[in-house]
Parts: sequence; structure tokens; C-alpha cells
Amino acid sequence: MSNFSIGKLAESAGVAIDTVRYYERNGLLQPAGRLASGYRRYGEAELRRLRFIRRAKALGFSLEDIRTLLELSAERSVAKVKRVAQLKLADIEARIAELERVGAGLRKLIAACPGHGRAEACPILNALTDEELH
Amino acid sequence: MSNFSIGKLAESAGVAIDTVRYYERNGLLQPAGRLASGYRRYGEAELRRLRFIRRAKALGFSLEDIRTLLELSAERSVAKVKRVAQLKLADIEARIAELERVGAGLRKLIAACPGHGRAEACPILNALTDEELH
DNA sequence: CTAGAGTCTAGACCCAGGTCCAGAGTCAAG
DNA sequence: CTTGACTCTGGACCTGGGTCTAGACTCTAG
Repeated sequence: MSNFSIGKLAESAGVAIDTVRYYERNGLLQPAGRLASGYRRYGEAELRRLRFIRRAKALGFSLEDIRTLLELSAERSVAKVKRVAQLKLADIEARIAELERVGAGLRKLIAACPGHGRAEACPILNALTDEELH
Repeated sequence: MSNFSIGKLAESAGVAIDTVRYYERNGLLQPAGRLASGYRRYGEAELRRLRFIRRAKALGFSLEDIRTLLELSAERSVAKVKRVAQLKLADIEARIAELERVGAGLRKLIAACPGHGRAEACPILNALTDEELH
């Protein structure tokens, strides 16, 4: 262990090989060490870092956010990490609120639609056609 | 009224001129009538249609969805319109649920983070680094 | 008539986050 | 040694919903 190819790394972390190279190009992973042949070699540290990225993505962070988190993690800035997480949470909550708003509008229209009859009686079509919408 | 340029149409509907042409290219608007000069000319019907598109977008429909809605609207299929709306609502609700899940995870980590001290004591960093995350 | 505003087209470019490709070189098993 | 799997590179391509550009033409107010 602790000395494996990009294929093994990718498989262990559950991402595609191209993704690993993409992350390297974009500064999320340090440039990997190379064999004489030019093949990349990885150790446990890179695997941990790649898994960190995958988990952060699952928590809703963008790759840009994750670059920041990795820096903060390296400098062990707990306060800043917490702040970044709070901003991301606020962002997620805002997106939920917007979807709730839109969903509520749609739900109301659906409830009022008989589902048959004249198009003019369909509140959904009317909402899309009429002048006022919220 | 009922005979205006693309600029007037775009302004009346609250979209950009390029967007009007983009919609035409992508089948959301019928190819417009033309003057001898090649300039597009529009009437009230196109304005209504463009506003329909704008409102549907505000309700969370994709342009693909809207193409469908416009067809259904033309054939006055109230039942199908309602079905499309229900599918979209289900989609929105699923997105909300996913964001709720992610937000809850993040909120828990933030609440448990003291915001200072050793990096090892930061549950956010730990969650990103440790083996298990749901 | 002229200046300035409006419009035309095809096609490039933007965002994020990858994915895929060709052509060449390398590694490991048998 | 051979064969098949693996890896390398740079660059093109993808999604969705537009946005912008260049260069040419047209329309309108004064």
C-alpha cells in the first residue's frame, strides 16, 4: 500500500481517472509524483485528500469552495472552516426557500386544476397566459 | 400595436433580444414574419407566447418542459398539462428533499464545531477526513 | 441627406464539472 | 516475447440557457 497508480487511486476514492487528472489540473490535488515512465504515483495522503473532496462535494460544496476548505484545513483554521460552512448552509437554505416558493405556486395551480374540460378553465394555462403572476 | 420589432418585443416581454432569437432557433417561438429587409416583425400573439415562456420559467420549468407545455396548450390538453405540472412539482420536491438532507448534515456539523481550538476537534474537518460519512 | 440606433447572420464564448478522444508509450501476466 | 490492460498528453466535446462579436445592412429623426 501507499504506492499506487492513478487507476487504483481513482477506484479507491470512487471517482473516474479523468476526474483525478482534472482535479490536479485545477489545483485541488497537488501535482503527483511520477515514475521514470511519467506514470503518476500516489500515497495514502492523496487518497485521503481525494476522499475529502468527494465528501465535501456530497455536502454541497463547489470545487471552488473545496479549494478553500483544503487550504483552511492545511492551516488548521477551525474558525474559518466554520465560517465557510455557515455560508454554504445559508446558500443551501436560500435555494430551498426559492424552491419552496416555486413549488408552492405550482402546487396551488395543480390543486385548482380540474384536469379536464376547457383550456380556459385550467388555472395552470391561465397562470402562464394571464397578466398577473405574483 | 400588433406590429413591432424584435427590440420592442424583447423589451415588452422583459427578455434580451438575443434570447428571442435563441428561442426561435430552439423552437420555442415560431419563425417570425419578416419585412422585405429581413427584419423580424411580431404581433400580440408572439408577445403572449414569450410572456408564457417567461412565466413558465419562473415556475421552474425548463425550456424543454416549456416546449411541451406550449404544444399541450395549443392542443388544449388540460389533463396532460396537469400531468406535466405534477411531474415538475415532484421534481422540485425531490430537489428540496436532497437539499434538506445535505443542509441538515451541514447544520449538525456546524452546531458541533466550537469554532476555535485544534483542527482535530473540528467536526467539520473530521467529517471530511474520516472514513464514515453516512 | 446624415448620424445614430436598430437589426441581420454565423459562429464563438461563458459557467461548472467533468468526459472522451487519438495516438503513443508502458507495464504485468503467462 | 507477446498480448492486453494501463497510462500519458493536449485538446475537443458535453449540458442548459443564454450572451457577445464582427461586419454588413436598414431604419428613423432631424
